[in-house]
Amino acid sequence: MAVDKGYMSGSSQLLVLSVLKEKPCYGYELIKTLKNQSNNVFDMQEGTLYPILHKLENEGLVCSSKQEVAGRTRKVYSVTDKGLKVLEKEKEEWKEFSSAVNQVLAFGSM
Amino acid sequence: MAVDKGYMSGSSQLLVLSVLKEKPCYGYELIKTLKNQSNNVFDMQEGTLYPILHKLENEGLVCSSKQEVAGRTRKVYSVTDKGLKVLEKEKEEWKEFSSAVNQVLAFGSM
DNA sequence: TATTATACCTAGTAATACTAGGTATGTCAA
DNA sequence: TTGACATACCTAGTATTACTAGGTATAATA
Repeated sequence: MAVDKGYMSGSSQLLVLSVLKEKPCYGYELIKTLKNQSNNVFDMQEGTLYPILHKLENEGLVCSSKQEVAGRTRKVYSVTDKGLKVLEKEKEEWKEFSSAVNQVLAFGSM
Repeated sequence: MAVDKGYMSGSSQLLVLSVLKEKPCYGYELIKTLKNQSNNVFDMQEGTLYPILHKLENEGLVCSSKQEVAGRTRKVYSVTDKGLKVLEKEKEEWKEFSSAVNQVLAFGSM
């Protein structure tokens, strides 16, 4: 990551769900999309992403379908209805969390 | 925490430094201050805070002095010059990180 | 033909915060 | 007075998370 990796904790799943909501895609593609949408701030590693996708599918938050394209197998992931609900909840939590951090930082600048 | 604990990763040190910059305080007090300044969002556990303070002191980012008040021993922590520099750097990283998350979330809402 | 890009995967490691305890004193109500 | 709660410190072990560093395989390109 361009930013300290510690900040990623907890938000990776949120980011993955958000990208997949905008457009279903396969893992390799998702990494590039995430990088583009974040102005190169997020450079998620494959070793980070694939386990997340498997976990999300296990929990029924995303589903996948295999595609054969030019001799390559791709697993295209989409967000399920359940996943959309979780995404909305996590977005709320993110807002609450980031607002709280900003508030504490504001105190520290007085 | 009021928010999913995962989000805390990486930002706890930033929050602790920010609180101490505003006002030097001892551990037990810091937890209450952090809770107040965040509108009860951050309810940091002692088992989380004390190791962080020890690590920060080890790295020279804070320093402590013992105080005896009403039969109790308090260790009052202050941010060092080195700590202030690290705090500023971490604030920048936080801004970059949170902006990037918000940008990705905005894409997911289009 | 060798390198790079594509596309998937996992085992082991490091970092972080939490749980769940422990010690000890002061205060306040039953 | 005694038992509960708040104050104030601490640590060992655990869980979660993301990363490192590999592995497999095909297609394109230099």
